[in-house]
Amino acid sequence: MRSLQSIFKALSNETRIRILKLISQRELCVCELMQVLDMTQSRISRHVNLLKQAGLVKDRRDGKWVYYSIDAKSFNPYAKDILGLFYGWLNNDKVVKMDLKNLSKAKRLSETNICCKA
Amino acid sequence: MRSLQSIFKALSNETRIRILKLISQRELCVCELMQVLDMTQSRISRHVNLLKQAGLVKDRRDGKWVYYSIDAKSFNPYAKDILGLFYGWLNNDKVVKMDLKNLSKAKRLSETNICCKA
DNA sequence: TTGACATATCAATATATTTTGATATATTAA
DNA sequence: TTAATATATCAAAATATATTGATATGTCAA
Repeated sequence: MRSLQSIFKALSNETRIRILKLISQRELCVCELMQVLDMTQSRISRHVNLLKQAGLVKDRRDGKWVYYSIDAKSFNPYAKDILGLFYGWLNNDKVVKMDLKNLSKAKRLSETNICCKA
Repeated sequence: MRSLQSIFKALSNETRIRILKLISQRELCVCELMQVLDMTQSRISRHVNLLKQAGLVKDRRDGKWVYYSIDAKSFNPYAKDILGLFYGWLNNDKVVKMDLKNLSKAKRLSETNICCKA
């Protein structure tokens, strides 16, 4: 019950839905999400952490950066079920489309390691 | 986005998950849910209404009673996806099992129309 | 019509979640 | 070691959601 509820809680927030949609494109660091979503670092970090606790995403540290990606082998059995559907959802959503567009711009910055300025 | 979020919001609450699991057994009135869940009428009514607004359940009035059931032809396209998985979820959950057990007792009362005492 | 019953809604309070800004931790490079 | 960068965490304030008890609505039967 708790693990199912944690998935629903995690996805009951628009910011986290947007983050999960972005991460389902490719591995992303917090600073990339900051650029795309135009939100503060602490805000993104908190939301990404809730997705992680629900078992929807996992993280990997690479030097200064922490990369987040979809956790296909989640400890949470419900995560797999939901993620299976999630890929097919919101692909025509206005906000999501704009986010994906902005993600392609953010990409360049992270590649040159000029990621965050704050 | 909003319709997807409303599904997740609706199911981010344990009481509503329990209610949906009960309703997925058969059509139920608020007073039956009151007995099974041992919660006040206004509390049940509110939660059931949130499930309805999300498109997960529909209602039908029959005299004094309003019966709630799964909305298989929901206006909300995401409802179908989630409901499809939902039937397979929580079937071994301790709380859910107890609820289903209590539902079988509550059944008799509603059949004789001695439903609520409050 | 009145009274009883099932449900819905409302206003107030209680509780939970989100956001912000500040500070802490971890890593790297000078 | 120090400075810079990326991320995490914390406490306070803002916002949202849940619960309760009272009242309103709708239906039926006397």
